[in-house]
Amino acid sequence: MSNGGRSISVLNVAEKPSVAKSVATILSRNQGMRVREGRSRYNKIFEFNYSIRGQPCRMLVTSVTGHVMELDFDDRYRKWYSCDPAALFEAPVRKIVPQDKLDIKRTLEEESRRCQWLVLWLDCDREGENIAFEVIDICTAVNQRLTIKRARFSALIEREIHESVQNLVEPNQWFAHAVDARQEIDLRIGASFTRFQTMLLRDAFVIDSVGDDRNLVLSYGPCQFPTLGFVVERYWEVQSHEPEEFWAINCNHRSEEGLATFNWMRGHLFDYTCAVIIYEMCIQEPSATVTKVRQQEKYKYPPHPLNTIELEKRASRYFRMSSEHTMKVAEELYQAGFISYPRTETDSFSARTNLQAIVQEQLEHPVWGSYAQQLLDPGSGLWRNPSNGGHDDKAHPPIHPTKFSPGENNWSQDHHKLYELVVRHFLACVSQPAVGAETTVEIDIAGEQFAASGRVIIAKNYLDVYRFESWGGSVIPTYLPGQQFVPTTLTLDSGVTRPPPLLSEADLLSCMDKAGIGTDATMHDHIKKLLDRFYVTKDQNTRFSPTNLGEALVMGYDDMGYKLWKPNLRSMMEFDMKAVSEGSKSKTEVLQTCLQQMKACFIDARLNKEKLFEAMSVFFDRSNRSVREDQHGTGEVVRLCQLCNQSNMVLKQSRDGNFMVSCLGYPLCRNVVWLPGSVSEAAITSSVCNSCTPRPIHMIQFKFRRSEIPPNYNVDHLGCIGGCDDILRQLTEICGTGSRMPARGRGSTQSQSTAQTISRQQMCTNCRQTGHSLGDCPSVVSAASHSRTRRRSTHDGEASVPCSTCGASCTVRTANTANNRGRKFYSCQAQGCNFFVWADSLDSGTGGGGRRDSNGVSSRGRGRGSRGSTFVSVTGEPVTGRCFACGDPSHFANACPNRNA
DNA sequence: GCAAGGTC
Repeated sequence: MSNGGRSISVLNVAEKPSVAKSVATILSRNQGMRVREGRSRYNKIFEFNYSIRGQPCRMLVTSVTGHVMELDFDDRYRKWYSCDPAALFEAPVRKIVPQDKLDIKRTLEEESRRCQWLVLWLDCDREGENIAFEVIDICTAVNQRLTIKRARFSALIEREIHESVQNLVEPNQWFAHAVDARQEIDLRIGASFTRFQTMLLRDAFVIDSVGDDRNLVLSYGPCQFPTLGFVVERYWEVQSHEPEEFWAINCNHRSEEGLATFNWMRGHLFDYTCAVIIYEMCIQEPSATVTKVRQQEKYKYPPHPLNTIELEKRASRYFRMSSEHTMKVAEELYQAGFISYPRTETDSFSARTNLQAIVQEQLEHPVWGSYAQQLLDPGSGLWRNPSNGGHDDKAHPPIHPTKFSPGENNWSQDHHKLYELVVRHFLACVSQPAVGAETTVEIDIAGEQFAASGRVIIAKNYLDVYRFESWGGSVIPTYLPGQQFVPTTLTLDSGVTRPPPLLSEADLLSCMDKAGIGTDATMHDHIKKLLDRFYVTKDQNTRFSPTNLGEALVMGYDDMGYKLWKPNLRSMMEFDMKAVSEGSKSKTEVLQTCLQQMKACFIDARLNKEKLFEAMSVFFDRSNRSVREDQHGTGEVVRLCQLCNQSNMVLKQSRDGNFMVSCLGYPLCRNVVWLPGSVSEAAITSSVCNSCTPRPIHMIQFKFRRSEIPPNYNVDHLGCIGGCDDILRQLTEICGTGSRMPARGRGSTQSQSTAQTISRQQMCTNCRQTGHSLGDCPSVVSAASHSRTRRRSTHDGEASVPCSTCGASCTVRTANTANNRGRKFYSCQAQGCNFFVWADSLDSGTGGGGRRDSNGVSSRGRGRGSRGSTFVSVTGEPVTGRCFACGDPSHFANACPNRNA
């Protein structure tokens, strides 16, 4: 290695300026180091002398800022209308240095010209290895005689760095290839699908919810779409939840020492009769016997050391800060030297970290300084070595404070909050867990088991400093085994199951983390992208709902049968990338198979684009141009329009193949009857219906697609649209229609014509068909089991009754649970409001102010036998059951006026 | 105008 003692020049390149500085400081031992500017203002050059395995070296240490190059298509394919999007799966691509990286490139060129060696100090992960090859490409282009070496290090600490420079290795081509493949796949899939769906849908619909929709980009990406999928999936779960009533026996015992609440160990039962029988047994023999008293010491452990995802989740939970904003503030705190590098997967400290020194720095803080003092006092016993979260990216330590600050003048509230979180989290990590004494008492009443528990906190420990967490505890009276007592109350209470909550930002990050969508440094970007693209909205509680646009896109691909919105695609790609990085698959092989599959998928999606149209039509109006183009032929007359009484209604087929009978008075009259989606042919006959009026209403000869209707229906059918035809109605219900319903509530509807408003009033407000009203709607009466139908009917739901909790509107739906199958109920559509009421309880009420009172006990009591006077509590008071939510005995929880309070 | 990944 020696060249006769002559010094050689070595260009060292790190991934970011901070690493260049650390490496230079460590290697130079901070002696004789010179700093000079490079072409780029962020990336300085450090110079000093060093010796590698006896070879004297003039070391130049500089940096890049992440990737220097990006992948893009050749110019010919860059313009959106330059080619068929499918061609983007094969179009030539190349790596280019973007404008804002040109000065970094120039520094590398200039410095490498006069060096003999190039040592790569990029982060030791796949992306880092790929950046290393970008640097190699740039440097060897101007100096082909460079000797190229890779430094492998797992932490920026002295021993590691010195060891690594004395044991330089070869760069890992496999790692870099894995990233090359990832980049190319992301680009080709992203660009092709984005162009395809944007060009297809943007002009075809009035996407009024986004303001000016002319420049709208409907992007598709292998990370953003699965993220959207998580939001939509949960939203659907909430929408399709059908509340189910359940029953529980609760027992209270008040003594001189206080109150104990005993919970039924069966939890709750959905079978009312069964619950009543057990309850009656308890009431008849109400004496309770203590069967078990257990006392245990319990611990609540401090969190693991902080990594990026956890920082984002906690800042969202504790401060409602968006993950994107959190990372911006964290970056600023890092740049100013107050916290360590904020983009890290690592959640365990290396054994070599001097944790005490980090605590030491915080001693003078006015609020938590005294806690830090206690931590360092061996006598306090508060210290505990931090737990190991099991993740290590081998590049950065967990996020921790690096400099003391009582708060800086130029800090915003959020800087204060985030710094405080990082410090308190660190102090908590090196603290003992909280200790509690838990008492559990089990009793037996007539063979039924009940349990109560209480907790006393013995030592708060880390909870003293980690104010964001708490550990509730309540004291219960003392009980002895074998002791007997008579409960103060023993009640049969009702409750209803609730839907899961919408996804919070913390939930969403967890979903992404679990499925491997994005990296710690990019997850917040994907979430922000969904907001920027108008695919999702976030409410004040950081909970996400899809917009009509976001839901329509997912629905469209879902209806095609594609799981493009599921995380599987990314997981498969990730699996392949791993194979490439391990050398078990070649980059070419992975690119070839993956792109081939994705292209087939793309072609197929394009063939099935009607599914996207249909889904979009659920939420958005077709733009005028498209609608007119879409309906060809003037059609034959079926009847006189019963809405405007002026024009005829004619049979038409839309471009996407669906049949309808619509008024020729359009756009003044928008009366339309959509026919089942399973109709393949429809022709007007000269026969006239005998029962429907005003005559004549011509019968239509239908042909249905066999595969789309149940076996007990005929493919051929002579039908009538006047309202008498049950078969037509049933098939409409089963198959759905090709109808295009206007956007619901969220967007502006002010531009609708008067004619449309009038015609809407005469349609069924549930399914938008004419010929029947809401009460007779076939899709309400049946329990729709087909998920898409059900989803649609949810969206279709028109304001039917005002919600008595929040004043918004309720839609009518049908329960599909064991006890209430087929029973209609109204549920509130407002976000966050879970109000619902059974429709039959409204029917039986006297209307007006009497409605709410009749929701509960009385109407159900009539239905199932009188329940009101059967039970008597042990204290002699009559028990009729009570509301699970507020305790009021006048109603049950499903009718509770305060249930959302 | 399109992706996701680095980082400032």
